[in-house]
Amino acid sequence: MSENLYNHIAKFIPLVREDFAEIMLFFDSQSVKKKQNLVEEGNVCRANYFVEKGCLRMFFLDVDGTEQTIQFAIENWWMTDIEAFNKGKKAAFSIQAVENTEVLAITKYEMERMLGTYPLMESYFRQVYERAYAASLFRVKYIMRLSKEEIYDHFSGNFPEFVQRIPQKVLASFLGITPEYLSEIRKKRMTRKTK
Amino acid sequence: MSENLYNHIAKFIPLVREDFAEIMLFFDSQSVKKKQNLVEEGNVCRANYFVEKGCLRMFFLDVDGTEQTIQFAIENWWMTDIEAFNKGKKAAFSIQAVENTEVLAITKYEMERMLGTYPLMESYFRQVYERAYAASLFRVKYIMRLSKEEIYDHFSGNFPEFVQRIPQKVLASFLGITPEYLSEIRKKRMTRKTK
DNA sequence: CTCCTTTCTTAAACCAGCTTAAGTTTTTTG
DNA sequence: CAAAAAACTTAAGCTGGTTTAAGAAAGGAG
Repeated sequence: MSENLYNHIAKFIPLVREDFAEIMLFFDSQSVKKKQNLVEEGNVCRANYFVEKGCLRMFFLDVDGTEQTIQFAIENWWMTDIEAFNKGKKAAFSIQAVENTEVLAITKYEMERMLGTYPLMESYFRQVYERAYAASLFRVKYIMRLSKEEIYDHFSGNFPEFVQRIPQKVLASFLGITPEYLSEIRKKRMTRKTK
Repeated sequence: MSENLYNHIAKFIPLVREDFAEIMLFFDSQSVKKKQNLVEEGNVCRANYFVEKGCLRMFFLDVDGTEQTIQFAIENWWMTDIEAFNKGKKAAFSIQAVENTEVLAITKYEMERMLGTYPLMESYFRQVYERAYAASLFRVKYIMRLSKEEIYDHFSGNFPEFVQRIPQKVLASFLGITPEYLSEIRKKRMTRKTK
């Protein structure tokens, strides 16, 4: 029984403990070690993952081989390559653990059985994807309107603990800047504060 | 009765004509003239819109007052400021008609009544938002990995008719470049082709 | 059809952010 | 604990894309 998942679902739809116990049966618990890949670009994407503890990131390989992070998932977020998951296509993105992470995994087959048995879960996932979509649009908005420095300030201002948690290289690849430039920005911010 | 909407819904869930006729009653038909705003940044967002004919764009005002387009909706796409629509908050984006456009509008209240009466519509919207989310992630991917020139080539290569349909200024604000630079790129492409 | 407004083009000067390269620090592994 | 690998820093030089400014073309209103 996952308290996290129970609480998360219950935030969006009415849910009794007995039903939730049944719903849990559709899931598998899985541990992922830091830097281990849960999904690999080009392979099948077997499941949709709910983060119980830890942190995942989704990324792809640039033409020149550098990794570009497009989003993170921390506790209580869902993550998968949704298109590959739904259509059984090859994944366009890889998913990797940023730290040792515990996830609940559900396959497409089990997902469909679950939605068939508990139609209210359609409503839960509709709302989850509405939010994910809205978040992604805001990301586009910030990327478009802010300078790289401002993007850094915005992110580190809003998620200071998170910035501590992840390697700078990964942060840079998420912010869309080079690690060198990130280093420069941080230096500027440091000297400014100590003055 | 909208054939467009019927066909679109029927692509995702089983739907009989009689139910659809009932579902149509939750919607209002609306005409929007070119350049007219359907939603305005800072105001309440009254409805969710399905484009029957024409083209909408979502944008926001930059610090310096220029408009930044973050997405388009053509025939058979849904568009609204989903967060504002759901939570009754002020819209973070404006929605404007790029050409004279026909939409079907549904308010939050009617939406909830509809989802209560036809729970399968939850499944339809879940799938619609999964796709919208996936599309938005791909957008982020392209913005991050491609140069501005490549972004132009990619977009004009994939949607040539669409590029004809919209003013260049709006296209530039969608691609995240200045109209001046877009002009330069186009010139470069023209001379290359005529050689 | 004419005037006024908006959009589009051209070109030069400029700068935010990248590239390259070398050195330093931290982490991983045997 | 030592050695190797990976991550981070610093700094100089460079470039893709912006800014500014002015003119040309196209659209819309009367």
